Amino acid sequence: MRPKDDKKIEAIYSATLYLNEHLGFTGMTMAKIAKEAGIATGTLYIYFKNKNELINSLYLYLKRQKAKNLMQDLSLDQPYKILFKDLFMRSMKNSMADFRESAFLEQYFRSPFIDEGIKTEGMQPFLPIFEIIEEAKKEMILKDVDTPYIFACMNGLLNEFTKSIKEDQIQWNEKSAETMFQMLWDALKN
Amino acid sequence: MRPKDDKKIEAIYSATLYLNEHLGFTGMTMAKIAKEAGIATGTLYIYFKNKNELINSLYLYLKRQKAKNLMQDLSLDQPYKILFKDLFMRSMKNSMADFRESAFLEQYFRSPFIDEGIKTEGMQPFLPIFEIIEEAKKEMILKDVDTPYIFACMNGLLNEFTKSIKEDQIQWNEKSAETMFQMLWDALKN
DNA sequence: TACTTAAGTGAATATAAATTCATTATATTT
DNA sequence: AAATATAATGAATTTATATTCACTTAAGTA
Repeated sequence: MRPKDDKKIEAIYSATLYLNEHLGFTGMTMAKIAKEAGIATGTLYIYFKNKNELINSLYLYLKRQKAKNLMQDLSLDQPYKILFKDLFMRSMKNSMADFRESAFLEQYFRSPFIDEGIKTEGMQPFLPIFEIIEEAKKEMILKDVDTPYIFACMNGLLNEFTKSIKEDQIQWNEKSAETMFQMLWDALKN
Repeated sequence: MRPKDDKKIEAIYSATLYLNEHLGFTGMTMAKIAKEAGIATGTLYIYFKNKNELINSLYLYLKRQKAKNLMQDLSLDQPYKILFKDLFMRSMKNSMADFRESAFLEQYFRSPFIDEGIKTEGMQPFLPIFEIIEEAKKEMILKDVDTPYIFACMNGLLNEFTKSIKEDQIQWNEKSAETMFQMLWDALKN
């Protein structure tokens, strides 16, 4: 029997991201996704039960990829400031490498399209970050505030800086990265 | 001749925000908006040429309202830290008063649905904020970084804190507001 | 090489939503 | 009070998109 072609899933994901960025949700039709991915409309339904499942699946895939990029080979035995700078740079670089991904995640993160279970599942890979924050608080490096404040602060700045760079209001280079991280660190540090 | 009913526009806006929050973009159909607003489908087209114009119009309306809430009766002759706290509190309170509005703005701000001209127009009312930032930088109160960094920082934290509160990860009270502002101020201050 | 099984196709179908329009209702004017 | 002009209606129409399915193609197997 003929096997499924793993490259097709990647092509479908990529096409979906592309269309989401350029045409927004309503422009992202199954027919266009198929065309962009270079396959027939019906083939989409071999790989994904329906549009909703495609979106949920892509969401989870991106979340996991993001977490992997963030934590792979992360060395925990360095001063916290350096560690957080590392996390900041990884996160920004990941967004820079493909704006489409963060645009997609941003748009769907709180939308009704993503099932609650998938949202929860997408959170799991990031739990280690929570632990790092907890420890840094214990050691009085970070402000003594509940972790959600820290987390919101990191996400808020990461998101907004990414968007500003995308819209050419801020540059992306060594120096600007330093500036951005300094602002973030001042917000977080004790 | 029979006049148009101004209250209908408000009802339409309100219905649109309601549906956007609960059903997302695709659930927000013209028929449902009409029903929720208590009018006939066709009546929508008397007030707005089409769905796109309705969304653009609501976007601009919310932007202007937000700017008004932010700056009305704002006293500029107080220490910058107090001034920024004032702006922070106004902005947060505005979001708290109606989550639907910030959800809508957040979702459509960078979407292809909002015409570029409308985006530009929606920016205008906020220009005074830029001036305040410029002055505070001159007086060495804020960090000596380009204004877009400051702006991004303010927006990023405001957005993310709002969302976290909505999802019950952060409380909204006097004390938490103080914590959030302290983080923002540390990020901005020189 | 023929056979089997699932992948792949894309036109046809079903479904859903935007928009129109013939008709009715109502506020204003003469 | 009749005339007029526009608001309001909602079923009918148009348009758009998701999904299906009868058929074709290709990979693996006997």
